[in-house]
Amino acid sequence: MEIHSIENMSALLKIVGDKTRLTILGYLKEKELCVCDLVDLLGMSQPGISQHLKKLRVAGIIHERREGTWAYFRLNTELEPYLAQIIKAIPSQAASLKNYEAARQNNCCVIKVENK
Amino acid sequence: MEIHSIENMSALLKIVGDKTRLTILGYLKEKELCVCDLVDLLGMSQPGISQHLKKLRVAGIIHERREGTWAYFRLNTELEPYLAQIIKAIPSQAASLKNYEAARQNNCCVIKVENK
DNA sequence: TATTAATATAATTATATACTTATATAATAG
DNA sequence: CTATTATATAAGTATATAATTATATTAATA
Repeated sequence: MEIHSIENMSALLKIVGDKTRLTILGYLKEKELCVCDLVDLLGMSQPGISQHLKKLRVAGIIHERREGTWAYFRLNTELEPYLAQIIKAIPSQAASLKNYEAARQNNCCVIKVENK
Repeated sequence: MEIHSIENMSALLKIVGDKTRLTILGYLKEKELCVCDLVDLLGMSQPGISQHLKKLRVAGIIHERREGTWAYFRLNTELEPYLAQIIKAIPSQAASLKNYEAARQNNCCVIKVENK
């Protein structure tokens, strides 16, 4: 499928047009995060987050990095202009992320990362 | 609703993320068109086109101009950057439009416009 | 090797939405 | 005023999709 075909654009816009995925992208704008962080941040089921991340990954909007059983996701920084502009327009989730990191009770994927 | 809230972005991206509406926007990038033109160009029912145009209009993506029973639609040229970039990325429908105008059998809204 | 932990996939359900046909509205022509 | 034309709205239907719970997979660890 051509990059800028109507079909491809429609598919990509549908993927980024979901509230949950926009929020995920808002967080990933701040930093690379793992599935368990996003589960807590979004307050939804792990399979739900996993399915959203898969769609974003297959679409090439985010990249995955594996470390043991952990899966870390980050933004693809080489998106086409119209997608880059969408990411840019997403309101910052920095405050929410900071609050989460300060208050976190769990140690999901944290220890491994810090000791790395 | 704030312009760049997640909710608002999601609503707008869903509106532009539809194949039919992207195609309509691709045509409107070329020139102002009336409902009957778009019905022929898209090859779908008049109510279908009308419903799509209403969504685009209510969202502020296109503007309407009334002339008698005809309704002409054109792009809003003052869209936020991320929406403007999306419009820019839509493949040109110029060839298809030119072909339609050359071959048109109907005279839907044409005579009035030319005599105006 | 068995258990635990992190993530992914499958199956299901509920909601949203993009069409269609039928009908209503509104403006012009006769 | 009546008929016609262009467009809008209503109602109904089929498909897509976002969520959940249940289960599978995979890697680390006891």
